[in-house]
Amino acid sequence: MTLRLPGSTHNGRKDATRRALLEAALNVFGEKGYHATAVDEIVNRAGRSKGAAYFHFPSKEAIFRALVRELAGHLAGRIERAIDEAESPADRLDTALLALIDVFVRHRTLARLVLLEVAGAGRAFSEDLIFVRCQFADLIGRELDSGVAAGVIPPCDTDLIATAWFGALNEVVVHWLHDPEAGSLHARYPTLRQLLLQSVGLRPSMVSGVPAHA
Amino acid sequence: MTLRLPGSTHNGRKDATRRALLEAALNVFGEKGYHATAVDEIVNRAGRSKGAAYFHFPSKEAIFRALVRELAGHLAGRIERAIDEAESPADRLDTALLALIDVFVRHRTLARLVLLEVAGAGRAFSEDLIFVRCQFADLIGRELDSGVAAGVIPPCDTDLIATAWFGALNEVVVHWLHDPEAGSLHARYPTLRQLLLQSVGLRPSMVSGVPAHA
DNA sequence: CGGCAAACTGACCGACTGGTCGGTTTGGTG
DNA sequence: CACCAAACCGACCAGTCGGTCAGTTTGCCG
Repeated sequence: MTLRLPGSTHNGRKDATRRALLEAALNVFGEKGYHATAVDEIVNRAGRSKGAAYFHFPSKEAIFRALVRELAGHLAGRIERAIDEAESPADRLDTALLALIDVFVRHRTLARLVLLEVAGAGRAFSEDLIFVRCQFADLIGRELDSGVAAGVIPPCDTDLIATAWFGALNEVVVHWLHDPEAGSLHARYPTLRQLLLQSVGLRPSMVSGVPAHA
Repeated sequence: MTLRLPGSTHNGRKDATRRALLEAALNVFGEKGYHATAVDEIVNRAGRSKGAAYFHFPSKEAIFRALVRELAGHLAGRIERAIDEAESPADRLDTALLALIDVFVRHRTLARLVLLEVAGAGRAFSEDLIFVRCQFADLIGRELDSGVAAGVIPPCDTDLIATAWFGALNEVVVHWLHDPEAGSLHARYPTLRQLLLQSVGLRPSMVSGVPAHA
Protein backbone atom coordinates (compact mmCIF):
# COMPACT_ATOMS: atom_id res chain seq x y z
CA MET A 1 0.00 0.00 0.00
CA THR A 2 1.03 3.57 -0.51
CA LEU A 3 2.51 2.23 -3.71
CA ARG A 4 3.75 5.60 -4.83
CA LEU A 5 4.93 5.77 -8.40
CA PRO A 6 7.93 7.94 -9.25
CA GLY A 7 8.07 11.44 -7.92
CA SER A 8 5.95 13.54 -10.17
CA THR A 9 5.96 17.05 -8.82
CA HIS A 10 2.49 16.43 -7.53
CA ASN A 11 3.45 13.33 -5.68
CA GLY A 12 6.55 15.03 -4.47
CA ARG A 13 4.58 17.84 -3.00
CA LYS A 14 2.02 15.51 -1.57
CA ASP A 15 4.65 13.41 0.10
CA ALA A 16 6.45 16.41 1.44
CA THR A 17 3.28 17.73 2.99
CA ARG A 18 2.39 14.40 4.49
CA ARG A 19 5.82 14.05 5.96
CA ALA A 20 5.81 17.61 7.26
CA LEU A 21 2.50 16.97 8.94
CA LEU A 22 3.63 13.74 10.53
CA GLU A 23 6.87 15.25 11.72
CA ALA A 24 5.07 18.16 13.30
CA ALA A 25 2.58 15.74 14.77
CA LEU A 26 5.38 13.74 16.32
CA ASN A 27 6.75 16.80 18.04
CA VAL A 28 3.50 18.25 19.27
CA PHE A 29 1.96 14.95 20.33
CA GLY A 30 5.21 13.98 21.99
CA GLU A 31 5.40 17.23 23.92
CA LYS A 32 1.83 17.76 24.95
CA GLY A 33 0.12 14.44 24.54
CA TYR A 34 -2.73 13.46 22.30
CA HIS A 35 -5.60 15.27 23.92
CA ALA A 36 -3.78 18.46 24.74
CA THR A 37 -2.75 18.82 21.12
CA ALA A 38 -4.93 20.82 18.77
CA VAL A 39 -4.90 20.02 15.09
CA ASP A 40 -4.22 23.69 14.48
CA GLU A 41 -0.93 23.39 16.30
CA ILE A 42 0.26 20.51 14.18
CA VAL A 43 -0.79 22.37 11.11
CA ASN A 44 0.95 25.57 12.14
CA ARG A 45 4.17 23.88 13.08
CA ALA A 46 4.12 22.06 9.77
CA GLY A 47 3.57 25.35 7.97
CA ARG A 48 0.50 24.00 6.23
CA SER A 49 -3.19 24.62 6.44
CA LYS A 50 -5.88 22.72 8.22
CA GLY A 51 -7.35 21.80 4.89
CA ALA A 52 -4.13 20.10 3.90
CA ALA A 53 -4.21 18.02 7.04
CA TYR A 54 -7.75 16.92 6.37
CA PHE A 55 -6.87 16.24 2.77
CA HIS A 56 -4.25 13.73 3.87
CA PHE A 57 -5.95 12.30 6.92
CA PRO A 58 -9.62 11.83 7.65
CA SER A 59 -9.35 12.86 11.30
CA LYS A 60 -7.04 13.83 14.10
CA GLU A 61 -7.23 10.28 15.33
CA ALA A 62 -6.02 9.04 11.97
CA ILE A 63 -2.99 11.29 12.12
CA PHE A 64 -2.06 9.83 15.46
CA ARG A 65 -2.59 6.27 14.35
CA ALA A 66 -0.59 6.70 11.20
CA LEU A 67 2.19 8.30 13.16
CA VAL A 68 2.33 5.58 15.77
CA ARG A 69 2.28 2.76 13.27
CA GLU A 70 4.91 4.38 11.12
CA LEU A 71 7.16 5.00 14.08
CA ALA A 72 6.77 1.54 15.51
CA GLY A 73 7.66 0.04 12.15
CA HIS A 74 10.63 2.31 11.79
CA LEU A 75 11.94 1.49 15.23
CA ALA A 76 11.40 -2.21 14.87
CA GLY A 77 13.30 -2.15 11.60
CA ARG A 78 16.16 -0.30 13.14
CA ILE A 79 16.42 -2.79 15.94
CA GLU A 80 16.18 -5.75 13.64
CA ARG A 81 19.05 -4.45 11.62
CA ALA A 82 21.14 -4.10 14.75
CA ILE A 83 20.32 -7.63 15.80
CA ASP A 84 21.32 -9.08 12.50
CA GLU A 85 24.92 -8.19 13.14
CA ALA A 86 25.13 -10.42 16.17
CA GLU A 87 25.91 -14.08 15.75
CA SER A 88 25.08 -16.37 18.61
CA PRO A 89 21.50 -16.53 19.88
CA ALA A 90 22.54 -15.20 23.25
CA ASP A 91 24.35 -12.31 21.64
CA ARG A 92 21.36 -11.51 19.50
CA LEU A 93 19.18 -11.39 22.56
CA ASP A 94 21.59 -9.10 24.26
CA THR A 95 21.83 -6.88 21.23
CA ALA A 96 18.08 -6.66 20.90
CA LEU A 97 17.76 -5.33 24.43
CA LEU A 98 20.55 -2.86 24.05
CA ALA A 99 19.19 -1.65 20.73
CA LEU A 100 15.76 -1.16 22.22
CA ILE A 101 17.18 0.99 24.97
CA ASP A 102 19.47 2.84 22.58
CA VAL A 103 16.60 3.88 20.39
CA PHE A 104 14.57 5.19 23.28
CA VAL A 105 17.48 7.08 24.76
CA ARG A 106 18.12 8.81 21.50
CA HIS A 107 14.53 9.75 20.80
CA ARG A 108 12.76 10.68 23.97
CA THR A 109 9.86 12.39 22.30
CA LEU A 110 9.29 9.31 20.34
CA ALA A 111 9.66 7.05 23.34
CA ARG A 112 7.20 9.11 25.29
CA LEU A 113 4.75 8.95 22.45
CA VAL A 114 5.03 5.26 21.77
CA LEU A 115 5.31 4.08 25.34
CA LEU A 116 3.12 6.52 27.22
CA GLU A 117 0.75 8.46 25.03
CA VAL A 118 -0.60 5.49 23.19
CA ALA A 119 -1.55 3.88 26.44
CA GLY A 120 -3.74 6.59 27.74
CA ALA A 121 -5.01 8.16 24.56
CA GLY A 122 -8.22 6.27 25.07
CA ARG A 123 -9.97 3.04 24.47
CA ALA A 124 -10.12 3.84 20.77
CA PHE A 125 -6.42 3.29 20.51
CA SER A 126 -6.11 0.05 22.38
CA GLU A 127 -5.71 -1.73 19.07
CA ASP A 128 -2.68 0.37 18.30
CA LEU A 129 -1.42 0.06 21.82
CA ILE A 130 -1.34 -3.70 21.61
CA PHE A 131 -0.04 -3.60 18.07
CA VAL A 132 2.97 -1.56 19.06
CA ARG A 133 3.72 -3.54 22.19
CA CYS A 134 3.49 -6.78 20.27
CA GLN A 135 5.75 -5.49 17.57
CA PHE A 136 8.50 -5.06 20.12
CA ALA A 137 7.65 -8.08 22.19
CA ASP A 138 7.63 -10.28 19.10
CA LEU A 139 11.08 -9.05 18.30
CA ILE A 140 12.28 -10.34 21.62
CA GLY A 141 10.12 -13.42 21.37
CA ARG A 142 11.70 -14.46 18.11
CA GLU A 143 15.15 -14.32 19.61
CA LEU A 144 14.01 -16.23 22.64
CA ASP A 145 12.61 -18.87 20.34
CA SER A 146 15.83 -19.32 18.51
CA GLY A 147 17.60 -19.46 21.84
CA VAL A 148 15.35 -22.32 22.80
CA ALA A 149 15.85 -23.97 19.43
CA ALA A 150 19.59 -23.70 19.87
CA GLY A 151 19.30 -25.29 23.27
CA VAL A 152 20.77 -22.31 25.09
CA ILE A 153 17.48 -21.65 26.82
CA PRO A 154 15.28 -24.31 28.33
CA PRO A 155 11.85 -24.64 26.71
CA CYS A 156 9.35 -22.13 28.04
CA ASP A 157 6.43 -19.91 27.15
CA THR A 158 8.43 -17.49 25.07
CA ASP A 159 5.48 -15.27 24.25
CA LEU A 160 4.71 -14.62 27.86
CA ILE A 161 8.33 -14.11 28.70
CA ALA A 162 8.85 -11.72 25.85
CA THR A 163 5.90 -9.71 27.07
CA ALA A 164 7.28 -9.64 30.57
CA TRP A 165 10.70 -8.62 29.35
CA PHE A 166 9.32 -5.81 27.32
CA GLY A 167 7.25 -4.68 30.27
CA ALA A 168 10.30 -4.61 32.49
CA LEU A 169 12.21 -2.58 29.96
CA ASN A 170 9.28 -0.30 29.38
CA GLU A 171 8.83 0.45 33.04
CA VAL A 172 12.45 1.33 33.52
CA VAL A 173 12.36 3.59 30.49
CA VAL A 174 9.21 5.32 31.69
CA HIS A 175 10.81 6.11 35.01
CA TRP A 176 13.83 7.46 33.26
CA LEU A 177 11.60 9.50 31.02
CA HIS A 178 10.01 11.05 34.04
CA ASP A 179 13.27 11.88 35.73
CA PRO A 180 16.29 11.62 33.45
CA GLU A 181 18.49 13.16 36.14
CA ALA A 182 18.04 10.10 38.33
CA GLY A 183 20.55 8.19 36.25
CA SER A 184 21.26 7.22 32.68
CA LEU A 185 19.58 4.28 31.11
CA HIS A 186 22.82 2.86 29.90
CA ALA A 187 24.11 2.81 33.43
CA ARG A 188 21.22 0.64 34.42
CA TYR A 189 21.52 -1.69 31.52
CA PRO A 190 24.04 -4.14 32.97
CA THR A 191 21.79 -4.88 35.93
CA LEU A 192 18.77 -5.18 33.76
CA ARG A 193 20.56 -7.38 31.33
CA GLN A 194 21.72 -9.73 34.00
CA LEU A 195 18.26 -9.80 35.51
CA LEU A 196 16.59 -10.70 32.26
CA LEU A 197 19.11 -13.19 31.01
CA GLN A 198 19.23 -14.92 34.34
CA SER A 199 15.46 -15.12 34.39
CA VAL A 200 15.58 -17.64 31.56
CA GLY A 201 18.55 -19.46 32.94
CA LEU A 202 21.20 -17.83 30.81
CA ARG A 203 24.41 -17.26 32.69
CA PRO A 204 25.54 -13.76 31.72
CA SER A 205 28.94 -15.17 31.02
CA MET A 206 27.47 -16.95 28.02
CA VAL A 207 27.29 -13.79 25.98
CA SER A 208 30.32 -11.86 24.94
CA GLY A 209 30.94 -9.02 27.37
CA VAL A 210 28.98 -5.82 27.20
CA PRO A 211 30.80 -3.74 24.62
CA ALA A 212 30.75 -0.56 26.72
CA HIS A 213 28.18 0.60 24.19
CA ALA A 214 30.09 1.94 21.21
CA MET B 1 -6.84 19.75 57.37
CA THR B 2 -10.28 18.26 56.99
CA LEU B 3 -10.18 17.62 60.70
CA ARG B 4 -13.56 16.00 60.75
CA LEU B 5 -15.06 15.67 64.21
CA PRO B 6 -17.52 12.86 64.92
CA GLY B 7 -20.24 12.08 62.44
CA SER B 8 -22.67 14.89 62.69
CA THR B 9 -25.45 14.42 60.18
CA HIS B 10 -23.83 17.10 58.11
CA ASN B 11 -20.54 15.35 57.96
CA GLY B 12 -22.30 12.11 57.28
CA ARG B 13 -24.05 13.55 54.29
CA LYS B 14 -20.90 15.21 53.09
CA ASP B 15 -18.93 12.02 53.26
CA ALA B 16 -21.64 10.06 51.56
CA THR B 17 -21.70 12.49 48.66
CA ARG B 18 -17.98 12.49 48.35
CA ARG B 19 -17.91 8.74 48.29
CA ALA B 20 -20.77 8.54 45.82
CA LEU B 21 -18.92 10.91 43.52
CA LEU B 22 -15.66 9.00 43.75
CA GLU B 23 -17.36 5.70 43.17
CA ALA B 24 -19.16 7.01 40.12
CA ALA B 25 -15.91 8.55 38.96
CA LEU B 26 -14.16 5.21 39.27
CA ASN B 27 -16.72 3.57 37.04
CA VAL B 28 -16.96 6.22 34.40
CA PHE B 29 -13.24 6.98 34.25
CA GLY B 30 -12.50 3.28 34.18
CA GLU B 31 -14.90 2.64 31.34
CA LYS B 32 -14.29 5.61 29.12
CA GLY B 33 -11.00 7.05 30.19
CA TYR B 34 -10.22 10.43 31.63
CA HIS B 35 -10.74 12.64 28.62
CA ALA B 36 -13.81 10.93 27.28
CA THR B 37 -15.53 11.36 30.60
CA ALA B 38 -17.66 14.44 31.19
CA VAL B 39 -18.11 15.70 34.69
CA ASP B 40 -21.85 15.61 34.03
CA GLU B 41 -21.68 11.85 33.60
CA ILE B 42 -19.98 11.32 36.93
CA VAL B 43 -22.48 13.59 38.55
CA ASN B 44 -25.46 11.86 36.98
CA ARG B 45 -24.29 8.40 37.83
CA ALA B 46 -23.68 9.51 41.38
CA GLY B 47 -27.17 10.95 41.53
CA ARG B 48 -25.83 14.33 42.57
CA SER B 49 -25.53 17.70 40.98
CA LYS B 50 -22.66 19.42 39.33
CA GLY B 51 -22.63 21.92 42.11
CA ALA B 52 -22.04 19.17 44.63
CA ALA B 53 -19.09 17.92 42.64
CA TYR B 54 -17.52 21.35 42.51
CA PHE B 55 -18.26 21.83 46.16
CA HIS B 56 -16.15 18.80 47.00
CA PHE B 57 -13.48 19.08 44.38
CA PRO B 58 -12.01 22.16 42.75
CA SER B 59 -11.82 20.60 39.30
CA LYS B 60 -12.29 17.50 37.23
CA GLU B 61 -8.59 16.92 37.48
CA ALA B 62 -8.80 16.97 41.25
CA ILE B 63 -11.48 14.31 41.20
CA PHE B 64 -9.25 12.07 39.15
CA ARG B 65 -6.22 12.66 41.31
CA ALA B 66 -8.09 12.03 44.52
CA LEU B 67 -9.51 8.87 43.08
CA VAL B 68 -6.19 7.52 41.91
CA ARG B 69 -4.40 8.25 45.13
CA GLU B 70 -7.16 6.78 47.22
CA LEU B 71 -7.26 3.63 45.12
CA ALA B 72 -3.54 3.15 45.06
CA GLY B 73 -3.43 3.45 48.82
CA HIS B 74 -6.29 1.05 49.24
CA LEU B 75 -4.73 -1.53 46.97
CA ALA B 76 -1.33 -1.22 48.52
CA GLY B 77 -2.84 -1.73 51.93
CA ARG B 78 -4.69 -4.79 50.82
CA ILE B 79 -1.55 -6.32 49.41
CA GLU B 80 0.49 -5.49 52.45
CA ARG B 81 -2.01 -7.25 54.63
CA ALA B 82 -1.79 -10.33 52.44
CA ILE B 83 1.97 -10.31 52.61
CA ASP B 84 2.03 -10.12 56.34
CA GLU B 85 0.63 -13.58 56.59
CA ALA B 86 3.59 -15.15 54.90
CA GLU B 87 6.67 -16.05 56.88
CA SER B 88 9.89 -16.60 55.01
CA PRO B 89 11.23 -13.75 52.82
CA ALA B 90 10.84 -15.87 49.71
CA ASP B 91 7.25 -16.65 50.58
CA ARG B 92 6.50 -13.02 51.19
CA LEU B 93 7.86 -12.15 47.80
CA ASP B 94 5.74 -14.81 46.23
CA THR B 95 2.66 -13.68 48.11
CA ALA B 96 3.21 -10.07 47.11
CA LEU B 97 3.20 -11.00 43.43
CA LEU B 98 0.17 -13.19 43.73
CA ALA B 99 -1.72 -10.59 45.71
CA LEU B 100 -0.91 -7.94 43.15
CA ILE B 101 -2.33 -10.09 40.39
CA ASP B 102 -5.29 -11.11 42.48
CA VAL B 103 -6.33 -7.56 43.08
CA PHE B 104 -6.15 -6.65 39.43
CA VAL B 105 -8.06 -9.70 38.36
CA ARG B 106 -10.85 -8.91 40.76
CA HIS B 107 -11.14 -5.27 39.84
CA ARG B 108 -10.58 -4.76 36.17
CA THR B 109 -12.03 -1.29 36.03
CA LEU B 110 -9.70 -0.31 38.74
CA ALA B 111 -6.75 -1.99 37.10
CA ARG B 112 -7.47 -0.27 33.85
CA LEU B 113 -7.67 3.05 35.58
CA VAL B 114 -4.55 2.72 37.67
CA LEU B 115 -2.38 1.00 35.10
CA LEU B 116 -3.54 2.53 31.84
CA GLU B 117 -5.51 5.72 32.26
CA VAL B 118 -3.07 7.40 34.57
CA ALA B 119 -0.33 6.92 32.03
CA GLY B 120 -1.93 8.70 29.18
CA ALA B 121 -4.12 11.19 30.96
CA GLY B 122 -1.53 13.78 30.22
CA ARG B 123 1.67 15.31 31.43
CA ALA B 124 -0.22 16.94 34.27
CA PHE B 125 -0.62 13.58 35.90
CA SER B 126 2.90 12.27 35.58
CA GLU B 127 3.38 12.99 39.25
CA ASP B 128 0.54 10.68 40.09
CA LEU B 129 1.67 8.15 37.55
CA ILE B 130 5.05 7.80 39.17
CA PHE B 131 3.55 7.97 42.62
CA VAL B 132 1.30 5.01 41.96
CA ARG B 133 3.95 2.96 40.23
CA CYS B 134 6.38 3.59 43.04
CA GLN B 135 3.83 2.64 45.63
CA PHE B 136 3.63 -0.81 44.12
CA ALA B 137 7.26 -1.09 43.19
CA ASP B 138 8.32 -0.12 46.69
CA LEU B 139 6.15 -2.87 48.03
CA ILE B 140 8.13 -5.36 46.02
CA GLY B 141 11.38 -3.57 46.71
CA ARG B 142 10.94 -3.89 50.45
CA GLU B 143 10.50 -7.62 50.19
CA LEU B 144 13.50 -7.89 47.93
CA ASP B 145 15.51 -5.97 50.47
CA SER B 146 14.60 -8.29 53.27
CA GLY B 147 15.42 -11.20 50.97
CA VAL B 148 18.87 -9.75 50.52
CA ALA B 149 19.19 -9.11 54.24
CA ALA B 150 18.24 -12.69 54.92
CA GLY B 151 20.85 -13.85 52.48
CA VAL B 152 18.37 -15.62 50.24
CA ILE B 153 19.05 -13.19 47.45
CA PRO B 154 22.49 -11.97 46.45
CA PRO B 155 23.02 -8.23 46.88
CA CYS B 156 21.70 -6.19 43.98
CA ASP B 157 20.03 -2.96 42.99
CA THR B 158 16.69 -3.79 44.53
CA ASP B 159 15.04 -0.57 43.45
CA LEU B 160 15.75 -1.16 39.82
CA ILE B 161 14.74 -4.77 40.05
CA ALA B 162 11.51 -3.94 41.79
CA THR B 163 10.72 -1.50 39.02
CA ALA B 164 11.46 -4.08 36.40
CA TRP B 165 9.34 -6.68 38.14
CA PHE B 166 6.43 -4.37 38.42
CA GLY B 167 6.82 -3.47 34.76
CA ALA B 168 6.77 -7.12 33.79
CA LEU B 169 3.67 -7.75 35.82
CA ASN B 170 2.04 -4.62 34.53
CA GLU B 171 2.62 -5.51 30.92
CA VAL B 172 1.15 -8.95 31.33
CA VAL B 173 -1.88 -7.51 33.07
CA VAL B 174 -2.38 -4.92 30.37
CA HIS B 175 -2.40 -7.58 27.70
CA TRP B 176 -4.88 -9.57 29.68
CA LEU B 177 -6.99 -6.46 30.12
CA HIS B 178 -7.09 -6.02 26.39
CA ASP B 179 -8.05 -9.58 25.66
CA PRO B 180 -9.21 -11.51 28.70
CA GLU B 181 -10.25 -14.41 26.48
CA ALA B 182 -6.64 -15.11 25.62
CA GLY B 183 -6.11 -16.82 28.93
CA SER B 184 -6.53 -16.18 32.63
CA LEU B 185 -3.94 -14.33 34.57
CA HIS B 186 -3.73 -16.99 37.20
CA ALA B 187 -2.86 -19.53 34.55
CA ARG B 188 0.11 -17.43 33.62
CA TYR B 189 1.26 -16.83 37.10
CA PRO B 190 3.42 -19.93 37.58
CA THR B 191 5.53 -19.05 34.57
CA LEU B 192 5.79 -15.46 35.61
CA ARG B 193 6.63 -16.40 39.12
CA GLN B 194 9.40 -18.70 38.06
CA LEU B 195 10.73 -16.10 35.67
CA LEU B 196 10.89 -13.40 38.29
CA LEU B 197 12.22 -15.49 41.14
CA GLN B 198 14.85 -17.03 38.93
CA SER B 199 15.89 -13.58 37.76
CA VAL B 200 17.27 -12.86 41.22
CA GLY B 201 18.73 -16.28 41.65
CA LEU B 202 15.96 -17.76 43.74
CA ARG B 203 15.29 -21.37 42.93
CA PRO B 204 11.51 -21.73 42.80
CA SER B 205 11.79 -24.73 45.03
CA MET B 206 12.84 -22.40 47.83
CA VAL B 207 9.33 -21.15 48.34
CA SER B 208 6.53 -23.36 49.49
CA GLY B 209 4.51 -24.56 46.52
CA VAL B 210 1.91 -22.33 44.93
CA PRO B 211 -1.19 -22.86 47.02
CA ALA B 212 -3.51 -23.16 44.03
CA HIS B 213 -4.72 -19.73 45.10
CA ALA B 214 -7.25 -20.28 47.86
C1' DC C 1 -2.84 28.09 -24.28
C1' DG C 2 -7.08 26.02 -22.17
C1' DG C 3 -8.82 22.76 -19.26
C1' DC C 4 -8.97 19.88 -15.46
C1' DA C 5 -8.03 17.46 -11.26
C1' DA C 6 -5.19 17.13 -7.45
C1' DA C 7 -3.48 19.74 -3.72
C1' DC C 8 -4.12 23.24 -0.70
C1' DT C 9 -6.20 27.42 1.87
C1' DG C 10 -8.40 29.41 5.95
C1' DA C 11 -12.69 31.45 7.53
C1' DC C 12 -16.30 29.52 9.63
C1' DC C 13 -19.49 26.48 12.34
C1' DG C 14 -21.56 23.68 15.76
C1' DA C 15 -21.09 20.67 19.46
C1' DC C 16 -19.28 19.82 23.59
C1' DT C 17 -17.98 20.54 28.29
C1' DG C 18 -15.49 22.51 32.33
C1' DG C 19 -16.64 25.63 35.39
C1' DT C 20 -19.78 29.43 37.62
C1' DC C 21 -23.25 31.39 40.39
C1' DG C 22 -27.65 32.91 42.24
C1' DG C 23 -30.74 30.49 44.56
C1' DT C 24 -32.64 26.56 47.55
C1' DT C 25 -32.60 22.97 50.99
C1' DT C 26 -30.92 20.92 55.25
C1' DG C 27 -30.04 20.56 59.87
C1' DG C 28 -27.48 22.13 63.75
C1' DT C 29 -27.71 25.85 67.38
C1' DG C 30 -29.35 29.09 70.72
C1' DC D 1 -39.04 29.04 66.15
C1' DA D 2 -35.47 32.05 63.98
C1' DC D 3 -31.13 32.10 62.17
C1' DC D 4 -27.12 30.70 59.74
C1' DA D 5 -23.78 28.26 57.29
C1' DA D 6 -22.77 24.15 55.11
C1' DA D 7 -24.28 21.40 51.42
C1' DC D 8 -26.40 21.08 47.28
C1' DC D 9 -28.89 22.24 42.83
C1' DG D 10 -28.93 22.98 37.78
C1' DA D 11 -29.50 26.52 34.20
C1' DC D 12 -26.27 28.94 31.94
C1' DC D 13 -21.94 30.73 29.88
C1' DA D 14 -17.69 31.03 27.39
C1' DG D 15 -13.87 29.04 25.33
C1' DT D 16 -12.13 25.49 22.65
C1' DC D 17 -11.44 22.57 18.82
C1' DG D 18 -12.47 18.95 15.39
C1' DG D 19 -14.15 19.12 11.17
C1' DT D 20 -16.27 21.44 6.71
C1' DC D 21 -16.43 23.70 2.40
C1' DA D 22 -16.47 27.17 -1.19
C1' DG D 23 -12.94 28.83 -3.39
C1' DT D 24 -7.88 29.26 -5.03
C1' DT D 25 -3.45 27.63 -6.67
C1' DT D 26 -0.49 24.26 -8.92
C1' DG D 27 1.08 21.80 -12.60
C1' DC D 28 0.22 18.00 -15.85
C1' DC D 29 -1.66 16.94 -20.42
C1' DG D 30 -3.57 17.38 -24.95
